[in-house]
Amino acid sequence: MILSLDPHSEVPIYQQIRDRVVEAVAAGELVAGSPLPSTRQLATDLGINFHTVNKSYDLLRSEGLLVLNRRSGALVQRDPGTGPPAAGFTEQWRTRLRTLLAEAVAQGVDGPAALDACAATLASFALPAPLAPPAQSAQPAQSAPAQGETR
Amino acid sequence: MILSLDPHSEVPIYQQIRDRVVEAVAAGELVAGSPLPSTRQLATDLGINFHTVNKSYDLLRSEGLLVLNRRSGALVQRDPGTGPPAAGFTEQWRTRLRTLLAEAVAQGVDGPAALDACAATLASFALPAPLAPPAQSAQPAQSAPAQGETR
Amino acid sequence: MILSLDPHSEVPIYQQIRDRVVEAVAAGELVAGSPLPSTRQLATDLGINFHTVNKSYDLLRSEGLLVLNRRSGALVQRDPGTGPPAAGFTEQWRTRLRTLLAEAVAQGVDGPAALDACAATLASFALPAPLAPPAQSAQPAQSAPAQGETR
Amino acid sequence: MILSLDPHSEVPIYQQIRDRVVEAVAAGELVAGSPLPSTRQLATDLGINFHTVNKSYDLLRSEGLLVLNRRSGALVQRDPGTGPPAAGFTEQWRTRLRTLLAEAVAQGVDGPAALDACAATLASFALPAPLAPPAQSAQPAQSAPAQGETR
DNA sequence: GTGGTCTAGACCACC
DNA sequence: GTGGTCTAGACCACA
Repeated sequence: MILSLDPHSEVPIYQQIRDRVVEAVAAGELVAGSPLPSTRQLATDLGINFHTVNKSYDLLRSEGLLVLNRRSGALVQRDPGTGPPAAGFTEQWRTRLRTLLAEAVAQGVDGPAALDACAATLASFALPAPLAPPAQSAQPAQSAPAQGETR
Repeated sequence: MILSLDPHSEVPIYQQIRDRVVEAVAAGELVAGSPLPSTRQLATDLGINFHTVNKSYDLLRSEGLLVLNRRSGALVQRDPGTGPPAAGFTEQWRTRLRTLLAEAVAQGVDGPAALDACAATLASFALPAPLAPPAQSAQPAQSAPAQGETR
Repeated sequence: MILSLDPHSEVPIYQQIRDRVVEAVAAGELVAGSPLPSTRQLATDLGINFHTVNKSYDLLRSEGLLVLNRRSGALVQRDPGTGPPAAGFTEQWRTRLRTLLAEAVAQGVDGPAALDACAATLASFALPAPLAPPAQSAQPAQSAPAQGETR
Repeated sequence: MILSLDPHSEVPIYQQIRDRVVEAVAAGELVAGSPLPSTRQLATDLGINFHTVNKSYDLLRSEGLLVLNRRSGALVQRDPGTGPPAAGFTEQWRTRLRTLLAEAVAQGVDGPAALDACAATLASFALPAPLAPPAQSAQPAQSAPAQGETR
């Protein structure tokens, strides 16, 4: 679990951590049962306050992606494509998607180009194969990770 | 220009206003030259302080979507699909897109469904649809220069 | 970071602050990573309202010169001569330059004298000069992509 | 005297008029004694309020570029390169020049390129020849006038 | 402690 | 009438 933060980003650190975990789950790099580092461990690794990591994990738990307990630490709970999205999630997600796409269109990205970007990103999630089969992944990870979140 | 806000939302009011305007521009409901209500007018209509509207308009101006002056009030400056996405815009937009799509995938939306959502949203922008006849135009895609802003 | 304002000037206070910062960046007194005083700190130092400083910093951020966040405060983002002048910047800058030079010529400054003034000012930016030794560097000339054009 | 305004510019109309006149004087298109249209005439030509033109002329008069009287209307008073700049002009002009150049440098324009721009602009003022001698002017008038002023 | 948001009221510049 | 500037005070989110 490599996790790089941008300390100068406008995106809160706890949000950046959360975003990276979500992306790792979507990409299949983290699957149900995968352990995450302890809050204190990750905090020292990243050179940040452990309360911040705590907040990230708590957020992920509230989104149903993590289970936390004293014994086993933090474990990923969901796999990509598993189960139905929680009630109400889809609507608010679509709203945010609409805003994000509108932004691109308004700035001059044309429709097909925007759709291509969506397809490419989704494709990068589709065939992850963490470390089980040989994995014939065509174009796995986008480069340039930074300051995510749609706000 | 109907514009509804959620006063309880996490997202700041000025941001919500900005988002609605961006969507309206993307959807072609607002085109270059379209006037927006005056800051004070919109503020009273929405029951908020005029400084908040001011901030929205200022943000939109910095994104190159609005021109403001004391004579003609606030006017939309860009058309959807017009001009090049300003340098640097595309990268940070893709990062945000990746995070947003990851969120859906992680929550159990499968790839094709997510892509459908993107396509549907983009299609809803493709139609000009101010209130003229249906018009089957596939995609606008002007050429034209511009003068964006990376923010 | 000494910063003197003229409260009786026509130019808004927030604009004066912004101008001083821009000049300091151009002169190399502020480089990427340099911290600026906190908004409230600078406000009390200058005897003005913190919202006014806020607006200055916000403007500088929108110009890509500053990054702001709750952790590290305000940090300079660009170095002089670094990166490309954003699309559209050069044209509107040239227009303003033309007006300013015309003003001098119309007031009786002759061409060579005006050009000398430009050269002298630019030379004063060329020296890094934070407060290290004199350093006889003639001109820095970073990478800087094209954009020449005499029109 | 063609004089095009941008009604959507952020620059006040009276300022735009003033800027165009200053540039015409610098370029030698207007010389001492040249008449300007009457305020009412110019106002109707431009489709604006005559008070606005009045303000422009008044500003130009206060800058010593125009003389106004009831009989002869508005007459240009100065030639480019004529006489010394009024006391105090040079200092405040240099301040504005410094700010303008700093802006370019901070945005990534390198020193030589900026100086070239200055030289080119000044050269365009140098050889005007309004309509007296045959005029061998190589490149008299810039095109694209718009939204001037250094603020 | 930092920056960010929202409210509020005053005054100014422009047209 | 419009937008713009400045002041002021309150509260929140982040670290």
